[in-house]
Amino acid sequence: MAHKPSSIIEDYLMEIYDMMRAERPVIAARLTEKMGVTAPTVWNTVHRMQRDGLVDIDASKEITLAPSGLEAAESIKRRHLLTERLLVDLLGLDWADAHEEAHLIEHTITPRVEARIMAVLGNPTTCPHGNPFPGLDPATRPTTRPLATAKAGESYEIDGINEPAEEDHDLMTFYQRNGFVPGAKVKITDVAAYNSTITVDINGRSVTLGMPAAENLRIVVEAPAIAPA
Amino acid sequence: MAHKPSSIIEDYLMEIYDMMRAERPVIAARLTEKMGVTAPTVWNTVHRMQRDGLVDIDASKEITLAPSGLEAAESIKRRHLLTERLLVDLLGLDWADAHEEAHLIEHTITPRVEARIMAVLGNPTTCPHGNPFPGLDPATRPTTRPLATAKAGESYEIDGINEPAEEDHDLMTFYQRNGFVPGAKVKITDVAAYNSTITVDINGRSVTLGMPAAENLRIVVEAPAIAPA
DNA sequence: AAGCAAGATTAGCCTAGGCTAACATGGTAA
DNA sequence: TTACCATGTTAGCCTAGGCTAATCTTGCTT
Repeated sequence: MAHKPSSIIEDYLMEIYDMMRAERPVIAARLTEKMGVTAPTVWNTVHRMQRDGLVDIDASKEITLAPSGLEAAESIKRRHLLTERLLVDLLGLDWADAHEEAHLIEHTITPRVEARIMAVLGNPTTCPHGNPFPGLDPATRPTTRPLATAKAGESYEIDGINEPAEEDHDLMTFYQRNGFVPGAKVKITDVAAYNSTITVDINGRSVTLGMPAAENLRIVVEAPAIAPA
Repeated sequence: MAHKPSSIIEDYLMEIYDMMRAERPVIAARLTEKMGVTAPTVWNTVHRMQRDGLVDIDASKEITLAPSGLEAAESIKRRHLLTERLLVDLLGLDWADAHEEAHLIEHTITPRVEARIMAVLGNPTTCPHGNPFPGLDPATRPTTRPLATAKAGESYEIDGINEPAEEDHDLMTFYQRNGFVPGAKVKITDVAAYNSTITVDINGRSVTLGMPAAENLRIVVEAPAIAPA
């Protein structure tokens, strides 16, 4: 456990955690793209993390979270999601700005403050963009798939925005302005594969989404087997 | 103006700001005590601040805030006080813990989030411990003096806790448990100079304070000339 | 088999922010 | 006067987290 990782290390941990959860292979090159620093810097940092027992690096250079790294990753992920909720639900910050601002604040949330936010918000289970807290029983989560794979004529409920898309501020603003938020209902009116667009009715208006926007919107396919705690 | 100072530099700026406002001479040795680092480290850091135009150092080694340093100091001070209010008023965090937690979070509050907190809290003018935001018209503040100088038999209202005392967690807990919070009413029942104690009635109970506790509690001597904005 | 692209790695340098050890300076008290 | 104390200062070292430039490795694809 040692002492708390630095903000930088927490950023790496959360990114590795997200990539692992999305079942994308975690290699230094992928982190280089995400972290906005150069390859030697990532290499250095990841090896410090290995030295400190946070990650393992196998023979094929794949990076995985060690037990203490997983624990730290879940902690920072939880604080991130909770900070987003604080910003949106309590402070009324713009839904599209929350991710960015939470990314700054999350590192400074102690267990004491985390407990207070949890209590005041009534133990939320997802962030404002629909992404679940770590450690939740998957049975309490709906089955989802990307809006991009939806069939024309069907109606769906929005589950949430994929994690990587939260970083794209313009895309988030597009979602927000058109009402693509968790819980919203959409009806697919046209799937134009040849054009890589999909058109839906939402809030009584017709909106056409391109591929990236449709790939990163999750729709509910099946309600959760068990009611969320 | 350049770019945002680091958390460390913001800490120095706020400390220098507080010392200047308390009209205590700001020299490196005083900062060394407050910052919890060694003298050469302070020396180094203060000279970096001078290089960056944040402070001036005169021939007698006295440190003063340069214009851009003052601006940055007022900004971080404001964010500190506002974060304390957020923690106490919105999240219900312990009054005695707020200073410590705010000290971590304050550096990550952007103007965007600062504006939201301000709006949600209805433009507060003091922190939960009674200390006013920078830049307020002094005429809107009551005249105060330390409880230690109060006369037996008189009744007063608590204005607040002196800034340096906010760092003393045990003392803050003592204040909190006994109800010495801004707005509370006290009646001085005994001033025992020979014993360095002062005894007051508060909330129907009798409490005896030692010198440090009585020095750091401000009482209202005269109401503000103008109603606070 | 040759070549290219992706990825990993090494060497060398930088700044901020820490440290210890040693020394310099100036004023006050014995 | 001397000695001490507070304060400032220099030198030298360290880690985290950055960088550039150059090189090595490996797995495809032609």
